[in-house]
Amino acid sequence: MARTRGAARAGSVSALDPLGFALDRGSPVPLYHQLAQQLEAAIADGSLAPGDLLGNEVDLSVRLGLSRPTVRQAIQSLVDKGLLVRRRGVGTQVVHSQVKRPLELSSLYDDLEAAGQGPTTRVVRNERVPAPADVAAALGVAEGAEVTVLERLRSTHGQPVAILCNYLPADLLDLDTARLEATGLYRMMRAVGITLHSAHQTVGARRATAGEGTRLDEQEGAALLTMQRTAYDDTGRAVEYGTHIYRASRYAFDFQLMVRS
Amino acid sequence: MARTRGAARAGSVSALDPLGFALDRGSPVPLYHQLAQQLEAAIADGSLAPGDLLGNEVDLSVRLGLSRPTVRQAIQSLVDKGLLVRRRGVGTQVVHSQVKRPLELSSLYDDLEAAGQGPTTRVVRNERVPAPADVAAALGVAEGAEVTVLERLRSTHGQPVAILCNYLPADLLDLDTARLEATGLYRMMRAVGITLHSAHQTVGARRATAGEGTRLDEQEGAALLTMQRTAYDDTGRAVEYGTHIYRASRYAFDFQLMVRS
DNA sequence: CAGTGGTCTAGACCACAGA
DNA sequence: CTGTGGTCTAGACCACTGA
Repeated sequence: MARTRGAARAGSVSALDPLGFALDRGSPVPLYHQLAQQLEAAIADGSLAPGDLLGNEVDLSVRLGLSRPTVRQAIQSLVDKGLLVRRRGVGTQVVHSQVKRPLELSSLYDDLEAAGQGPTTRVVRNERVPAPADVAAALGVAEGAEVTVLERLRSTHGQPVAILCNYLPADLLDLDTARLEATGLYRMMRAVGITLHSAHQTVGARRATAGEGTRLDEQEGAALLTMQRTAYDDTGRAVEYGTHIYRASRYAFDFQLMVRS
Repeated sequence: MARTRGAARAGSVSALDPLGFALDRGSPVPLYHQLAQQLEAAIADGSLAPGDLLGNEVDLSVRLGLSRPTVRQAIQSLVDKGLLVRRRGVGTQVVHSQVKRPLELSSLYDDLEAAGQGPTTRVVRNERVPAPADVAAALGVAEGAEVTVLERLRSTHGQPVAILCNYLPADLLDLDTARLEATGLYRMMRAVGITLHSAHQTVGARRATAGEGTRLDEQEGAALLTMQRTAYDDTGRAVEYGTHIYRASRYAFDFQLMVRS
């Protein structure tokens, strides 16, 4: 349990003395956020190494010319991101082994956003239909209410990777096929003020039917990854429900879980 | 966009006037947490219905005898949980459609914790070995360092469901096989002060080999769900790395994603 | 014991939403 | 315009850690 780092910084209690923090009070960006961003950058570029102590909050606030609650708010946001750890009686230090990418909803954003960015997405179907029972239940609308059904084929390097089938409440937004292929569903939703907030996913596996094999360029019986998702905006409204099928030989879900304390 | 609820409460701006909030200043539980718990309970039992406004924060703090920052801290924790939505200029309201279960790390906890609770887990292997290269890399220890290797067979209703293979740094804790089957890995980690914080997972699919088929009571070539995970404690230390194989016919991952703003 | 983060207060001004 | 949440301040005391 010997600590091999930390003692070498003679005369300096904190690891970030030499760092220049520039806070712009005229900026519309909140001070706590400016500080958080600069701390995060210092961690990213190695100025603050894993295990380094930040120095106590009171000193920090005095040196930065901020109040302690503001400094705490900045630190807290990084703690929430998993970059820092607080220990009462000890101090705040940089987490020992950073998790590279905090891409929580990555697969979700990928699925919704990606379009023409390397992976290409072809819209196979885009129409409005009365909601079947399962879709209506998932979206929380009346059975038979008008929903948009979207079917897309996702490819990378000219190879098909996935078949994506999505349903959205029809009154949510208009989905022009050309814009959809160019912009991506996620950005079109952002553009009309819909903020994705959470999603419920079920991931399973099964073997390909003959038809799926043909469309995905796989043998019948090949292993497929399946995913069903219902996505909600920040008011808790269901805004998307879909079933996705991926070629297991070319795709895997990769994600980060965080414990909600 | 007609609002069919809310106007009926004559003479009351807020939905929680009739609610009795009991704050105990002598309790070791922080005031903001007491308030958050009681608000959450009110939402859970329907006293606060989806869409209800909470009433403005200043009034609330006066009526509760708390400062506004304290009330805000309580509200913020529920916003983070996805139970409330804040809208500047409008107010704070209960989210429209609650997500039933916020079981973020469910599969992780299930995998680590479950033991004798319906699903049974038999420890097939439990020994200490020098870390192979891939395991050493995942756990952030030196290649050849001593690690505990754990292989378990998970069953429900007498049917095998999954083969779980895990590696842990050997100095982390002692894993008595009997206690492991009775208590579960997760609880044994809690008991020695390890707090799980985050995990990185990769989920894929493939077809079963002949040997896997035999052990899982499936045909050779059956669809399998595969999962690799590295779990970290709150200091960022890797505490577990494992490869799990599930029968796709009897198991699917079911989880909730939250956007980290 | 001294030092740290954890909690809390009582104000202040600003930015944005909606009538 | 009024009302809301968003941000910020300058203090205070407590609980825990580790020497």
